[in-house]
Amino acid sequence: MSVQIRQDILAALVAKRYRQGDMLPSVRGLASEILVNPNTVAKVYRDLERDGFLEAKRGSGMLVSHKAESKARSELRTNLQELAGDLIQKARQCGLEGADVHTLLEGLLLEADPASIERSTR
Amino acid sequence: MSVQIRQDILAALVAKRYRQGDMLPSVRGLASEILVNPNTVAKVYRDLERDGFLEAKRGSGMLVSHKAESKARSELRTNLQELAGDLIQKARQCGLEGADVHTLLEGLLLEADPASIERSTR
DNA sequence: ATAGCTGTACTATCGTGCTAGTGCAGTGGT
DNA sequence: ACCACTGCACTAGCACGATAGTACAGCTAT
Repeated sequence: MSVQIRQDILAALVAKRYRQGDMLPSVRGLASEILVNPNTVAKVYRDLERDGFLEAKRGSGMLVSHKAESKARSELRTNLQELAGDLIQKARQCGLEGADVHTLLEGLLLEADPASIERSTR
Repeated sequence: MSVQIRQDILAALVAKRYRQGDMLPSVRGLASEILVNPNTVAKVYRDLERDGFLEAKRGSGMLVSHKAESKARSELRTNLQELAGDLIQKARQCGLEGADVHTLLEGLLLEADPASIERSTR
């Protein structure tokens, strides 16, 4: 859950739904909104501050730092690479190798995301 | 851990390292080999029997059923599709859409698996 | 000042998955 | 018959993450 919340916040940063200088939702507000314990949100915020995404303004809220967006983009991209690595490993376990992996994955991606081929062939 | 063990066994089935009629390693044998508690392996075996991959031969071992390989291939492929779905979702969270997702993923896949491009361009 | 918000800190509880240990029933080679 | 193996079942403990509840320190608008 903590991981999920962190990823959602990073995604919001990348999508510029929160920008430098903005305040994030309060610990209690976000917690009640997503039906999660305040402690869980508080831990995420604390970690995000430790990692330089946020600046804690005691009494007013969590401030989005100036490096937040680029750092978020970087972290999400790293996550993507790890996921891609797992995907390839699993595909290998399926008995595929090299180009076979690549072609199968291409098929799976289109299958899981039909819209992408619509747009890419438009 | 249980998930990992299950996946490894399914992969071995797909790779024909175990075939119909073969006996799997004993619960205690596999457990000591991969440094895991026998109960964990036993649970995996029990689940695999419930799902029709194996047939428990009390006293002698776990027998690979005749549907095992095709079922394993099917399950691993389903896992792949789910992983691909997650990947696409995360890529979207990165701010990408449609064809952008597709081209980025292609790059990531080659990046994470350089060998695949070697083989595919050979 | 004060009331109401903010993040932070702490302990306790619960659920889950893995570990640890023991025992039992069934099979097969000797 | 016997013994070593097999899977299976059960209880207890530990680690980890999330929950629950409370309390404290700092800011801000009224």
